[in-house]
Amino acid sequence: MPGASLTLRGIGKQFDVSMTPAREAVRRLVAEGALFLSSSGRVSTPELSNERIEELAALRAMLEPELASRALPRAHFALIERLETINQAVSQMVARHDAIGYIRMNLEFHRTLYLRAQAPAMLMMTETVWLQMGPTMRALYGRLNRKEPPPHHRLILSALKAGDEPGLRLAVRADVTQGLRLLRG
Amino acid sequence: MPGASLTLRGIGKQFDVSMTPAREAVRRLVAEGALFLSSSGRVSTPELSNERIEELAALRAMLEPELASRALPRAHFALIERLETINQAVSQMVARHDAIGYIRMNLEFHRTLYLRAQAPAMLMMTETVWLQMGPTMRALYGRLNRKEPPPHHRLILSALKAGDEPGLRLAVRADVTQGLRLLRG
DNA sequence: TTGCGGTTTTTGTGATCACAAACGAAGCAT
DNA sequence: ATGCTTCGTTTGTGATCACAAAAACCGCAA
Repeated sequence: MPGASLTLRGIGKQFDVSMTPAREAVRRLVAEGALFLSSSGRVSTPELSNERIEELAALRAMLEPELASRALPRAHFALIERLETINQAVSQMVARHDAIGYIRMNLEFHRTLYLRAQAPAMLMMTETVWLQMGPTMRALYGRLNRKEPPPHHRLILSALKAGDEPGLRLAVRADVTQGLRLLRG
Repeated sequence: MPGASLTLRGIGKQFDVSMTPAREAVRRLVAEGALFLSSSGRVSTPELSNERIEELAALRAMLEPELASRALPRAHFALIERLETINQAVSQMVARHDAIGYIRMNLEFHRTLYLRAQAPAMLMMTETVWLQMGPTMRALYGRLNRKEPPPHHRLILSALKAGDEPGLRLAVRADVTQGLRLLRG
């Protein structure tokens, strides 16, 4: 949960290692912005302000349409088929109210598409943004129980099939910003 | 230099600490993409391929105009004056062929502007991109000896003074992509 | 009940060590 | 000369420890 605090010894015990590897993992996640490091060295999951959430949404809205656009020329039928399979899994997660599974599958959908962009640095930055929103997304998607799968995924898929680059950019941007609109407290 | 290898014990000795803090610092820089971690755990500065350089340039071209645009409404005279001072320092570095000082001052110019954007996550991603290009920039700017200060800084300053948002975006994008065009080997 | 000292426990930090894997150099064979 | 093997050295990893700072706890007083 956002704001939950972590201890090196606790993590170490949880994974049956000493403090040293736990420390490394934690500090890496801090460097990526996925965990918050207090001035006294204590570590906790971040509680994002509304401004921060909107900033991260703006980053996604810049990065992800570009990744999708770069993936478009390389998106052959096998990829689109795989995306449709993942999208069905997303719908299943919505149906069974599995918030964590929903987030996982939703990001899997996006990552599978973006991998085709052959832009590793861009993809890594995008995943860093996702990581920063992780605890917040989990808390809020768990709270509200949706009935419908994300509507823009179908738009993304049809734009991919049609080779419609502006439409794809729009669909991705809409998917990203619509999902994040729910997080505004 | 790009490709130079680093050892934990070496860094520790250099800064009069043990391996432990050296390891943490190195792993953080690896997480940020500033250092390269081989599969065997060895660490070195990265050697960027041309594709990677263009990708990082594309990231700068997306992020930095947005940051400048967000800073524009808050850019008062004191800030512009400070930017002009920094820009003079940039020119001095060019004049005395100080590649490191030039890179430092050039980024200082950009960071000073972007700080006004009140967008810490965006600024951090941008600085991460800078960090990834660090060794490569240093190697290449040291090699070629320029005579002229960066021409687009003046354009940025006049767009700031005029409150010209599209012009500012264009000037920033041009400054970023022009600087990076020199790095294409 | 609430606020405040003082004590105890928890927690991160940095150092050191043993160990295994990877590297590099030297020697040998072709 | 070149490629391969071998052996000594370097290097990262994870564990453990001492220490200091911070947090949590407890009891007491207003």
